Amino acid sequence: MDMDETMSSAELDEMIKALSHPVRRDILNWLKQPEVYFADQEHPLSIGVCAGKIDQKTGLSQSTVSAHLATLQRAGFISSKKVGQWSFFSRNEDVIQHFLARLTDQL
Amino acid sequence: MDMDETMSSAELDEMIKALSHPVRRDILNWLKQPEVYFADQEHPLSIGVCAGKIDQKTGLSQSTVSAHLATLQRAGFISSKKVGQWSFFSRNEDVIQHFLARLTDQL
DNA sequence: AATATATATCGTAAATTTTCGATATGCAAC
DNA sequence: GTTGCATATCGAAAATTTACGATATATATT
Repeated sequence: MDMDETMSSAELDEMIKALSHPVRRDILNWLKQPEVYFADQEHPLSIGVCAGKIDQKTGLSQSTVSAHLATLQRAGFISSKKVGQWSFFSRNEDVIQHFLARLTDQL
Repeated sequence: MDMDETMSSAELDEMIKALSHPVRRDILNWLKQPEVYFADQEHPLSIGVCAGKIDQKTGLSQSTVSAHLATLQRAGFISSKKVGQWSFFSRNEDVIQHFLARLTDQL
């Protein structure tokens, strides 16, 4: 009954590639403590962090950051919730933990 | 007195990039159990695994594999010992463990 | 010395990734 | 419905990575 929650090697590959860009690791880190890095957000941080705020922090263009966020999301590290015209991003802690466990024993 | 054995963020970046290619992860894995994957090696496996044996296993060209091995070595994951005309590669288990620990709390 | 073998390095072509500006889409306010 | 704002997607240029064959280097054998 699919109790086994192991990721395929293709998924692992996608995840490692997602981590292989410093800006994407930065984003993941910022999302770890939104109250530290995004204290100025009007909307409650509990929903997640607004894409625009992340754009600002990176200094990269809106479209580039949008692509980075999509990469992180495809890898499963983050999710987005759409509220009105905004997208709010937050970490999937379980996926991250699972990834680390998998990497630890596959490496 | 430099008790702190923490890697810089540039080093971490180099290490993650080194892992971001499936062939390099394969190599690291093969080197984990040389007796399983390189049972046919004439020289004692305790010295490490001969570059040529790794070439064969990947199916890639000699020069390409040499470059992959250099990448893994620059990242610190493996070391090489030169004996005669051969280069023998082996894992740096301590570095790998240290990397995993660092990644686990930085991610 | 000449030859053979193992590996590293060089130059380069192909593939992939990163980035941007422009545009499209979707929602909100007027 | 038009205007404004937030985000996603598109198309293309630039940068980086991967791969190869050719060559260099170094050791071993004859």
